Amino acid sequence: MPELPEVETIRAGLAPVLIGNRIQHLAIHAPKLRWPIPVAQLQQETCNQIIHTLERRGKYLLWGCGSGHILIHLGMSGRLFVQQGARAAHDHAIWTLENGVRICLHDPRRFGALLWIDGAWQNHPLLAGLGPEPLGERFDADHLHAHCRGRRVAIKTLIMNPRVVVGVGNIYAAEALFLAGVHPARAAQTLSRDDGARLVRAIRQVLQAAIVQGGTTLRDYRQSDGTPGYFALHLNVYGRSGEPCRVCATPIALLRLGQRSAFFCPRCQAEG
DNA sequence: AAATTCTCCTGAAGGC
DNA sequence: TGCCTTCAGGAGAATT
Repeated sequence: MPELPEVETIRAGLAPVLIGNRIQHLAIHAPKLRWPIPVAQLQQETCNQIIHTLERRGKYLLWGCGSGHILIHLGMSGRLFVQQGARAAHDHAIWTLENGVRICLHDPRRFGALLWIDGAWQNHPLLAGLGPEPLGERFDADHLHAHCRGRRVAIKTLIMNPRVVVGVGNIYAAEALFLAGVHPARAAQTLSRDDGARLVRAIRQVLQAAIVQGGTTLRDYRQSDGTPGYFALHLNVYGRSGEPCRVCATPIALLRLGQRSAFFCPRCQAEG
C-alpha cells in the first residue's frame, strides 16, 4: 500500500535521520528490483557524500546526494526504515551512515526501484511526464476537467493515471470517489465541471486525512519507525464489500475495473 | 488474493 | 467504405 500518504509519512520520518548525514557504506543484496540496480554507480556517486535533501514526487522518493539523486520507489510491498537488528530476508539494500545508523530497503515482491540519477531529477524519464501533485495548486477542477474531456475511460482509472495526477492508488481512489458521490465506472467525459470540482476536493481531503493518520496499514506497510498507519479505521468503502454503507446502510458493492477492485456504495454513488 | 506502474500487445473507435 | 491514428484495456513483470 505505499500510496502517496504512506510515502509522505516515510519521507517525513526519515528526513531528520538522513539530511545532513554522510553515507559511509552501501551494501546491495539483490541484482535487480523492477530494474537492475546500478550498484557500482550508486556506490561510486554516494559513498562519502552528504545527503542534503529528501524529496517526494508522487510515490517516488529522491535523496539529494553528491552531484545527483538516489531514486527509490516502494512498489507494492516495499519498506524503508531504520534497521535495528540483523539483516532479514528481502532486505535488499542497506546504507550505513557515518553516525552508525543503518537504513534498509526491504521489498519481498521486488516491484520497487532503486536507481541513480545524475544531476537534477525533473527530466528523468520516470518523472518528466508526471501530472501535478494532488495537494499542490496545479491540481484543480480545470486540470481534471481538461483530462476528462472526450475520454471514455472509467473515472476511477483516470484518477489513478499518474500522467493526470500522481499518488492516487486503489485505496484512495475508492475513498475519494465515495466522498464525491461519483460512481467509479462512469465514463470520464460524462463528469460535469461541478463533479470534477467535488472530486478534486475529495482527493485532497482523503489524502490529507490519511497523512495525518500516518497512512493505511493493511498488511505490510509500516512507518519508518515501524509503527503502522491508522487510516484503515477511517475507510468507508475500500475492502468493505457486503458491509453496510456508513451513510445509507446499503451494502458496499465490488466491481472489477481493469484488473483492479473497485469498491463503492451503489446508492451514494449512483451511475450517471 | 493483490497495495504499484512500467512496457508491450491487441482490438475498438474516431477522423477524414 | 477504407486507411490511419489514437484510445482502452489486458497481460506480464516478482513474491509472500
